[in-house]
Amino acid sequence: MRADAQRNYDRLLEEARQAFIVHGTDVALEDIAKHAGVGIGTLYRHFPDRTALMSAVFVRELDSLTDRAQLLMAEEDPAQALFAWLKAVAVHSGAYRGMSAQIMAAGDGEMLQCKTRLHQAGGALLTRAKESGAIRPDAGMGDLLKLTSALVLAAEKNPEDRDTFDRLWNLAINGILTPARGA
Amino acid sequence: MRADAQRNYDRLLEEARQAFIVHGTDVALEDIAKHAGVGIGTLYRHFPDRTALMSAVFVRELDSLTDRAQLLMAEEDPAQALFAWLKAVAVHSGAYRGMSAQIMAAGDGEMLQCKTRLHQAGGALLTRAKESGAIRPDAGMGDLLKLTSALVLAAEKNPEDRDTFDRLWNLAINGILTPARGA
DNA sequence: AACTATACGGAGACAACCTCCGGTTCTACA
DNA sequence: TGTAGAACCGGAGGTTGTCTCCGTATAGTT
Repeated sequence: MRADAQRNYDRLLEEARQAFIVHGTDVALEDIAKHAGVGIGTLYRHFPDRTALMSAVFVRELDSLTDRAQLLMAEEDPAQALFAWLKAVAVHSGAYRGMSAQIMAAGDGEMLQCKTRLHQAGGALLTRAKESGAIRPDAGMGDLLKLTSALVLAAEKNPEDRDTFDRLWNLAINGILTPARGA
Repeated sequence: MRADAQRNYDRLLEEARQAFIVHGTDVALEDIAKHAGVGIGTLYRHFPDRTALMSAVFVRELDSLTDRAQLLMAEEDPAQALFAWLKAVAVHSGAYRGMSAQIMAAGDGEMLQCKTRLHQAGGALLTRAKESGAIRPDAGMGDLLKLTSALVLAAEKNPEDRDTFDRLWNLAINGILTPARGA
């Protein structure tokens, strides 16, 4: 890769990251190119379409979530560790409006890589939590991530209500039925 | 309203309904106009923007959900009645890809009317279910609808997996934690 | 310094949304 | 029934955003 190409690539990635945070992932790609000081053609050469750019941005962020998962393996309560990690995922997705929708869909293409890395990162936490008996054995990582992403999305659509995610998450974690069923 | 205007209005509404079901609510409005046999200008005069058209379509569908809610008031188990109704809402939203996103957002504009009608329709069911003690008292109708819509949305994004909604719904209803916390 | 593979960048094709207004059609009233 | 004009029709075209194509510029090599 030529030096100028590398420079532009990095610059685009960083500008995209910021633009996604500020304006959401629907931001005009031309604006990103402009801010990065390159032409729109250059952007499209490096990132063939919007999702390619998104996934390139997000994949970088996943390191911190992987790290977080490993740290949380030391947490005493396995269920709480799992929940804490899923919430961290939510916070991350929430930072980029539109990311959770992509994660949720991610049927093919590069975005799938993000999803897969998340699965791997959280897998150990889920296994441990199940073994502890605190988590329903029929809960899969895929569904937990879908559920989390779905709630993030719901929260995104209600920006005026800051607590939306927490309330919905609380409902899902504890169930809507009163827990009293025997307690 | 002039007779021809009324005809076009009705025709547009019906074509929109079908197009939404077949192609999702992202379908090109020009196509709807074309199928209805009118110009794009006519469509936009009757429905100033896409959400106006969507809400006009959806509002009609709500009657059946209102009816359903009243029928379910006769159901023995209040919690099951509530869940059955929410699931009916989900089925309805699921029929129109993109509807649930609108319902969820519905901060202003005509779409709010749909949301409000849903609240009213389900309110009695929720109250009854809470009084029976089977439903967490801190669960509000707004959050339940948001949760339901969010799961519908998640399911929409995974069209290859038909059971997505049911699995997620099951997790949310029963909670992710094992119900055994004392049972 | 010359050469070539690589990268740049913007003009422009395309698609969708929405507006505007000249032309047409319906309806009310004489 | 004929007419006036209010209401409505419809598509041309402005606007915005996505993505492609290819002539031009440049980094890296010999």
